[in-house]
Formats: sequence, C-alpha cells, structure tokens
Amino acid sequence: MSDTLRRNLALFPIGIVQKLTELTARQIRYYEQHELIQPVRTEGNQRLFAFNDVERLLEIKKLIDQGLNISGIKRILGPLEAHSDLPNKEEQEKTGEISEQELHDLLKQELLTARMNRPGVANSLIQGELSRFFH
DNA sequence: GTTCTAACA
DNA sequence: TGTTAGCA
Repeated sequence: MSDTLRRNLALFPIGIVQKLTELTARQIRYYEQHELIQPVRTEGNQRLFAFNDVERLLEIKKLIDQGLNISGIKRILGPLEAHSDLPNKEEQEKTGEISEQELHDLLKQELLTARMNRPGVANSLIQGELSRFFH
C-alpha cells in the first residue's frame, strides 16, 4: 500500500481531530470553508479526516499562534492539492481494496510515528480514541 | 451522544 | 471565535 494512500485514508470524525489538534470544531470547519483542508464526507454529510488533514491542521494552528490570518496562511501553506478521488474507508473495505488487518497495521504504524514526533498528552488521546481499531 | 448548518451575542 | 438553535 502506498504512503500517499495511507495518509489520505479518511478515518476520523471531527471530534477526534479536535482532540488531536486541540482546535475547536468551529475552527476546523472554518478552515475548511477557506479551503485550507478538504475532509471527505460520509453519506450522512459528516466529515472524515485523514492523517494528511490532521497534519495540515497542526501547521495551520502553528501559523495562527504566530498571529497570521487566513490570507497569510493560504500564501504559506499554498493551495490545496486537489487530492484525487480516493475511495473512503467504507468503500475500500466494501470493495476489498483494504482488509481489516491491513487497516489495523496501518493505524498501528501511524500511531507509532505520532508517538515519536509528538510525545505528551496527545499520544494518550490518540491511543484512547483509536483503541477501537485494535480488537 | 455526536455532527451539521446557520446565525447572532 | 464562541455559542446556541434545530436537524439528521
């Protein structure tokens, strides 16, 4: 499985992203309106974020802390790469493109990476919220 | 219980 | 940005 595919897998709802990034849901939706991120939607119109989106949000947060406005952030992060029409988690599982086992391995790998780059409270949150993937 | 959109203190 | 209303 390619790295870009892994990072673009739509996995978490806004609540988890909220804890992961320590941004409010309001802010996350606001940044989406300004095309800083492009989470996919479920059939129920709920946002599903990928690791890519989370990383992007963390960069946005850093720039906000540095006093930048939306316009400034857009210039620094640049336009969003119109990432192709990657199937979402449900479709991938439905079509058998990704097995449950692969998904678990994928998430475990991502969590290990996150643990090394972002030690602290964020990790316990990540592990807690994603524990359902490790049966 | 969670998320969504819209709108206003 | 926060927060609340009214839905799905």
